[in-house]
Amino acid sequence: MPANKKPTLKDIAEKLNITVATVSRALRNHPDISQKIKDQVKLIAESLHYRPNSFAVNLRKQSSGLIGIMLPKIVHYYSSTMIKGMVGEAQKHNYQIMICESGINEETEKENAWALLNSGVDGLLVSVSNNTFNETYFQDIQQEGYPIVFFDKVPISIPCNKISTDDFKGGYLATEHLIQQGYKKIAHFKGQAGARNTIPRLHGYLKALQDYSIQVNEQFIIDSIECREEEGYHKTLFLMQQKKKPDAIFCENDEMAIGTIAALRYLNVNIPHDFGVVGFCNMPVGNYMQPTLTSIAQSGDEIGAKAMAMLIDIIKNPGKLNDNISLVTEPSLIIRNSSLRLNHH
Amino acid sequence: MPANKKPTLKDIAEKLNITVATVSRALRNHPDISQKIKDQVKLIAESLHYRPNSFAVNLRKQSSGLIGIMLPKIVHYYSSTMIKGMVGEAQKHNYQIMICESGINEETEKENAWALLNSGVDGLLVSVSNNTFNETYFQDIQQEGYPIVFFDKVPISIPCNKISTDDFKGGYLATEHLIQQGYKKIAHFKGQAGARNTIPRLHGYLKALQDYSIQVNEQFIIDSIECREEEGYHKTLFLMQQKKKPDAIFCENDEMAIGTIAALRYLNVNIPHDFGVVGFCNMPVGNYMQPTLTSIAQSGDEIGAKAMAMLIDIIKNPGKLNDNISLVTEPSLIIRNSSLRLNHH
DNA sequence: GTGAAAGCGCTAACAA
DNA sequence: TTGTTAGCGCTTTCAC
Repeated sequence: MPANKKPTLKDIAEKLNITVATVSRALRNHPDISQKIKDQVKLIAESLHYRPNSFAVNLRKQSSGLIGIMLPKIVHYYSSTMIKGMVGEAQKHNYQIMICESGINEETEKENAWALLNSGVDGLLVSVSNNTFNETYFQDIQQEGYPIVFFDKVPISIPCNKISTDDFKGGYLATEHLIQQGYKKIAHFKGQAGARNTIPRLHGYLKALQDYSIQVNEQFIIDSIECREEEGYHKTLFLMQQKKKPDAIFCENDEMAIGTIAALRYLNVNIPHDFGVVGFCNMPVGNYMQPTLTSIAQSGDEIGAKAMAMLIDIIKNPGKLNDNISLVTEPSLIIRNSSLRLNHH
Repeated sequence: MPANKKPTLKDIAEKLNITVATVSRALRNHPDISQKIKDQVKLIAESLHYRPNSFAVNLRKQSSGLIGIMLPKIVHYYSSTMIKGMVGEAQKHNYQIMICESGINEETEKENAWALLNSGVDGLLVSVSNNTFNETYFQDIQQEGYPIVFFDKVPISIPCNKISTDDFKGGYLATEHLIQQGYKKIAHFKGQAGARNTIPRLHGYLKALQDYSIQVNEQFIIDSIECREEEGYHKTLFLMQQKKKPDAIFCENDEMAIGTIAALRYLNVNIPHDFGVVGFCNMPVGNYMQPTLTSIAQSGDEIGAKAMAMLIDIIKNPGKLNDNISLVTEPSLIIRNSSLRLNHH
């Protein structure tokens, strides 16, 4: 601050000719202190606009009341809902939140994680970046004793505390629904190559096909890069130019599904009569599209809140540091018009 | 941390029989220190996994390298883009970010602002909540010498450093476009009552009508509460039940526009032939709707980055604290099919 | 009930 | 080139 230095305990103490220790105790309502002193101290503190210096408090307590959150993408509906859940839970326990994007590659993710830690957070909430293949640096963090909980995109190769959606089940539900609606040639737009939930969703898809004795067609399993509307659009056009066309697509997310629907509209394909589409994420806009979009709903709010609760629990009970608790939440199928061909068949 | 306490400068110093001061200097490559000591110190530091204790560093420096961000809504496309811009700019300058939602009312916003400040942020980036009517508490923050920059939804009654979109122009562009496309009875779904950009957008709308000599119809200016798809849907149904129906709507945001389009579809109204719709925000999904959505684009990324740059500049040059710089960015009209009736007329 | 003193871990002015 | 010392602002034992 420029001219006007911030008031400290010392300033208050000098005004009252008492010591900083007394002031400190008075402000925190220590039972030893007389009501008279308390009143005086609080009055002066108020008039000076005294606020405890958090740097000093943190240094004494060796904790900051700060939680670091690192995730691959902030600009994303589902991320936002998880963050919202975290914020809500954190506020209940008087924690503040620091958010950070993982960045473009494994190296930046690592740097950002440490930047957060070095900023003095009491713990870390991490959704693993799609670009991270080597998960061992998370173990370094764990071994240095930092509380860390993974959410949504959780590590696959190391033991850890984590919470995620049952992506396998999500993939299964989506695919099974399409099968039950009578679609026979169901394609799948996979998630990004490195994303932790890509494979489980794919496996759910494959398992459903298997359970219903539908032959897997490798041509119908499509890799995705960006997983945005545009890619859904173009990959759908591509698929529909092939000799063997699908009659349904289970998309890794709603954005791709929206692009898919736009492409099918361009091709004058009748949805859902001749083609079914299911997304993943259940974005609000799905309700207002033409047709409305069937999707798998994950409760981001719930995952966020539970991840935060787990982390705070660990921070307050360091004994639980290596419990490696694993929570899984259930996705649910939200059926709308993009896949519901009712009594057609 | 449980058993294993974190290593400190002292630990390194003892291993080498030197003082902590030397260790401190060696680690920061102070020119006075011999290369030999530097090498030894760094080796030990490395092997001990030494990391500077940020609490102590902050206390010494009276700064944290943290920026606090407070805004009304995290789960929101436009918010996300602004945050992304901020994160990018902050990383350039080695600042970390703390994010916080304003909360449900003026009181919680105030509390959250102070919580951020009390967590030791070096400065604050604030988008004013829709529920905040009394802006004087921001002045308290300013008067205590905290650097603060407002973005997007900026205070209207107090001098401050700020950056926002030219919402008046946005409203004007949207309305003028509808007029030029031949729509005559243009309604407006206003933004939330307390939102700082509601009035400018409304005024832009009114000015455009005036410039083109179109009579204002008060029945066509609709208050909004939530400003989500659902509200756009229902308010459109309501409007279309009236005797005097509009033939176009300029919506405060894309979500409402999406709801509006869904309602018009339900009513079998031909867009854009018989009805024009313009949104605000230019969400990606607008490109993939049926019809595609005309919207006003604001560069959230740019606003976020510039706000952050301004704040960091002020933090580094406290003399600029009360410069009350005001930056305005230009919105642009993105014409798509929801309002483009070409050579119809 | 209040004061004195130590210390959290680090940096920097001053000495040597 | 390195050591000594003081101090950032706060909390907490231990005296009195």
